[in-house]
Amino acid sequence: MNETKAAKLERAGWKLGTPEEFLGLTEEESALIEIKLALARGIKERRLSQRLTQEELAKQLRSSQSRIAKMEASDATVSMDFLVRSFLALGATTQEVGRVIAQSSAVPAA
Amino acid sequence: MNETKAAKLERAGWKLGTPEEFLGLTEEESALIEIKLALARGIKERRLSQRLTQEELAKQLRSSQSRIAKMEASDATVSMDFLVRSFLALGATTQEVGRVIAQSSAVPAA
DNA sequence: GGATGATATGTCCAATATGACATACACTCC
DNA sequence: GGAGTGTATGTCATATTGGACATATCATCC
Repeated sequence: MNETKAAKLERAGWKLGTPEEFLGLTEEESALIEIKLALARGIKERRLSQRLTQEELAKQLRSSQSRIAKMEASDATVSMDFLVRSFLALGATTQEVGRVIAQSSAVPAA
Repeated sequence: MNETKAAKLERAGWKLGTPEEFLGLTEEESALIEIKLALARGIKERRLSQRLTQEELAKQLRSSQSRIAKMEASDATVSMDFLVRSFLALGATTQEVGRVIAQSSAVPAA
């Protein structure tokens, strides 16, 4: 990994510098970010496994390719509503959505 | 029950009449609504069990009492982001958030 | 039946998220 | 190296969501 997690998030528009540094984020703030990252990953996975293009998924959601790209890149302007709607549109059940969120904070092996 | 589920949702601002009736909502649409309802219930439960007023919770979230009331009433103008932030602020873990969402579509005993 | 405290509902306008579009980038094939 | 296909990124205008405030409703107590 040649880019820190914080750097990736900042590139995606998350304001980490203010008012507390990454490690200083409150529990809720970082948990929410983790949830969104997990959903974004899950969406991309599902989309690819169904061999859909961003364009095709966008059409299903009456959205646009650029918005899907931003969603998968965890852009800060993408709402949780949109993430969940997308996940469901890709055929996920609420159980699956719940599972992805529940596991979002699981610490990956270093 | 003297008020139908559809009536409650419409009162909360969900547009059910258009373009499909309640029972005609797509899977995703109704799943998303169920998720929000479940989160709202969970939030109210947690708040009450901690003996917090809406005013106090609002302060924690830098929001306002009216917004909390609307959230607990599943008002259509309340985002999922706000629901999840609130749930987390009340001390819930991502595991709990995930569990509530996963169970949101469980059919209750009639 | 007034006072107090908590919650609900409605309306402002400010902030944020959205779809659309243009365009840049990356990859493959020829 | 051009064409074709898919993805990333930036910017608009419009729509949705936000906090704040006023006011209404509802209990409970005296």
